[in-house]
Amino acid sequence: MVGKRSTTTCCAPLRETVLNHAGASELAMGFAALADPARLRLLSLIATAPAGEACACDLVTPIGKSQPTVSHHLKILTDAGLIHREKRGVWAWYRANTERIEELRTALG
Amino acid sequence: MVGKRSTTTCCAPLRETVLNHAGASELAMGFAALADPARLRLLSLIATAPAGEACACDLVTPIGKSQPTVSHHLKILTDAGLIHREKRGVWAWYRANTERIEELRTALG
DNA sequence: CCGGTATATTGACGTTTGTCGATGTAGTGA
DNA sequence: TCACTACATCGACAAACGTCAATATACCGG
Repeated sequence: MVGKRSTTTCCAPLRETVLNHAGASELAMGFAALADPARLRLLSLIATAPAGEACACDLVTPIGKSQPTVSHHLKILTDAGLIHREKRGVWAWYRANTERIEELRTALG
Repeated sequence: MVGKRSTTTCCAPLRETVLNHAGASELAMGFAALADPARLRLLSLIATAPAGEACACDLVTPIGKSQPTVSHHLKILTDAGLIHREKRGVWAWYRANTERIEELRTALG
């Protein structure tokens, strides 16, 4: 259930109003991106990195999976709007998208 | 990646410390339970229900899926610790587990 | 005990996911 | 231009997932 996310600002806290189908799908995509240990650790590594950004080259080893697999997970996190990629030379630098994370956090409020 | 959850109190905010493997798995199970539109709507329906509890009999129609499917999703939410089931007579009453939801919310902080 | 109702479980199915090896693409330095 | 490195994409495969019809279980009112 992972896909590209829409541009809608999403969503009111779960406990305040009943989620409609559109909002539920939008949120589910976000949580699906978080529903894997490797991706959670990637997000954590990126969010805690010095200067708030991490090079993909430093992410493969700590995750303990193959380079294509890590690249795949980074793409899923990117498509879900949770991180942002910037290519600088040969390297890919990632930084956490705080607003999107906060969005999901708010939905659980 | 949905499974029964452990009893560990989980987890420090993603941005403060790098998640270890155990914490990541524990969190991933929680988010996996939220990674489906039907389950998000179920959780929302339950959390916003009067007196904080909802009868399973009132949940099938609004979800628009078959009764076994809804029962299946309720079981996943229950196993993930997000809701609590109480059987009263023929009916099953569900209420949101606020602490567990807060736990996941905290991890995104 | 019997028929009806509310839920859970089972079994089957097509689809999605996570993973890797192999390959493609694109910068870098000699 | 050529090798080397960093990263993305492709193709394949097993495992997990969402779904439903059919069936089982358990309670309730006669």
